[in-house]
Amino acid sequence: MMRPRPDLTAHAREIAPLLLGSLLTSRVGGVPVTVRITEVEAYGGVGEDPGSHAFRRETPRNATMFGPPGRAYVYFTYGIHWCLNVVTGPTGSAGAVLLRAGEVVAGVDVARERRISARSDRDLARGPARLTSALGVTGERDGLDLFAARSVLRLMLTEPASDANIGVSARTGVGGAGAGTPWRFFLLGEPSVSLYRRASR
DNA sequence: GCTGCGATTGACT
DNA sequence: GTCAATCGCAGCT
Repeated sequence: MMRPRPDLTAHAREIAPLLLGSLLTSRVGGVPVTVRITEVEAYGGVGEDPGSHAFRRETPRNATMFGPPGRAYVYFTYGIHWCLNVVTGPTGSAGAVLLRAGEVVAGVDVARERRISARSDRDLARGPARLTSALGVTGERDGLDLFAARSVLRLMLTEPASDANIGVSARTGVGGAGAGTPWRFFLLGEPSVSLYRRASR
């Protein structure tokens, strides 16, 4: 079955809500694990969004954000965790959508093995670093094309959720000048949506 | 070269 | 609710 490559050239804040409900499948390790995305955050480009890694300029770390849309931008944080973004906007605009949480809909057994500390299945991918952990995604996958036929990480867009089912809030964990932007989107009533935490520090 | 801190999580009170 | 873990990056000297 042919699946067209979606147009992700709009601004990250336009793309972000469209990714809600989409299916992300990882074949890392051989056994597929699929997560249905329930929470995302948009990040802007150079000089636009103080909360974005791309705010200052292109660096070796954020280089993938400056590449073409549809790729995976994976970064390491807090000395332990990996987080996964979908690059959006025209090439060079450096927009991205952080995948913050999802519901594991296939490969639950494998996800449980990777997330031994999870108290329940809804915690398997509830949180950006938990999501990458459940999928077995690390920095090795940075720059991967999420829509290439043979990618070990593939994103499949579904019918967009209706506005009535989408919640909006300020971004989690983003302080300072970028704190006010309502660029966090989530599916209402989903238990896998991470608890909102106010930006601190 | 040195320092501060982060798009977080999990353990603990 | 609070807090430590842990290390690469970015910014500055």
